[in-house]
Amino acid sequence: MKKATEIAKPAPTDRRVQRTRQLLQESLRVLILEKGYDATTVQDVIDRANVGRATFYAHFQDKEALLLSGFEQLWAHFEQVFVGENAPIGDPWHTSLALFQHAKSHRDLYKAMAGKRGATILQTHLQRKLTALLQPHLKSQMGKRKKSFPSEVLTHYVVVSLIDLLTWWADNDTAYSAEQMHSFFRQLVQPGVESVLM
Amino acid sequence: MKKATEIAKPAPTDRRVQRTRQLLQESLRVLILEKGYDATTVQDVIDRANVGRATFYAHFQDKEALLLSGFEQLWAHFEQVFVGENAPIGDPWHTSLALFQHAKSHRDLYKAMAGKRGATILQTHLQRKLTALLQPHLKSQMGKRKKSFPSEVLTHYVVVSLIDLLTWWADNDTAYSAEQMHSFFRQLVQPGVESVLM
DNA sequence: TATGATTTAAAACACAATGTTCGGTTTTGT
DNA sequence: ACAAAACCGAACATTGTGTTTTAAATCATA
Repeated sequence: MKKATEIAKPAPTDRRVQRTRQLLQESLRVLILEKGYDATTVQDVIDRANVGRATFYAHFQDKEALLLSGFEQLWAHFEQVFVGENAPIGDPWHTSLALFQHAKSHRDLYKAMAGKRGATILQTHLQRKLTALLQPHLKSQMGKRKKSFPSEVLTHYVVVSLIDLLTWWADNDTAYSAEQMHSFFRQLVQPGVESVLM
Repeated sequence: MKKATEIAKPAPTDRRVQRTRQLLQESLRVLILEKGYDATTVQDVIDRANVGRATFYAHFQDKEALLLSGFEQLWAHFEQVFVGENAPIGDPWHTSLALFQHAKSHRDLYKAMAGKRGATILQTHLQRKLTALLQPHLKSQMGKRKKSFPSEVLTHYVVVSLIDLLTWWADNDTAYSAEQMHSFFRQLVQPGVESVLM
């Protein structure tokens, strides 16, 4: 029987395991950029990673689980950086800048994760994450004002606008800087949001 | 040998064929609403439609072709209605209203086609259609003003904002009327767009 | 209503991808 | 050096796709 009394580091966990997981994640990422998520088969992934079929399924339930593990990792890193520079949590305009900057320094990851060659599931996930982040802030702003506007619509609009610009940026290899993209977002979205919040 | 000299109506085309195609389209639509496009198999479709497997593939290349045929039909109908009321082509705000109204009177079709249970391909298609519709207008508006702003970004933003609101409306069974949704779109998007066009 | 052409259903088939199982090998920690 | 853990690769069952074949149903027309 295993005692699960350890809290911080539950097990020494072989480096091998971590290495294999990373190999698979990286393999999938590259293949997504090459041929898209849907067209990528489990066989493709394990071939490129030089990993046995049984091993793959020992690590991940399926292709989707592999994808999600990579996304969660990336998002965790973003949140860590984000709260590190103690920005006002929930403020759309700070979040926008931080997100574009983070995307800039992890271009290929974002391209595979948020881009059109990636999976739809991920965009849904990203949407959930961002909604959870911005929802409370927008809702409270909403409550203060007299003008009535459905906050669900507002939140949805802000979130998807941001995601759309982000994925557009990831997909098209434009020369725009993170700061420029952030500025575009602000110019386009902020006026409407503020008019609703008045 | 068949002579293809006839122009208007190339053939009397049995009613049977049309009926079968419609049966399959309707079958797919219902199944999409029930279990989503991805989870729906060709077998499901032909079972519900009481159509033979070979017959299916005699009519459509694959599941996706069936889906697209339904979409093209719906879109053609929209354009027909739209130009019928000779609205200013390309104007985002007129398009928005027409689209929401059309969606209102074909709720289930839009739910299956534009909703999240539908296929990603369709949203991409819709995006292309709308871009083709709005692009020229926005571009020309852009050219007149002195402020510089990438018109590709502007068009992309307007189009996806509209689509996002539309699919949100189709997915969530809200009580908002077509006119209300149109008004939301205008309130949120127009201020930003006009600020950019100044 | 008889006849020939078209459309269809149903079953059989080859193929591709998924996820599981199992025997044997390599790697790792001690 | 040795045992445990992790791994590889092959075989397998299963599910879905798209094609082919055969025979029955339907239709147009005389």
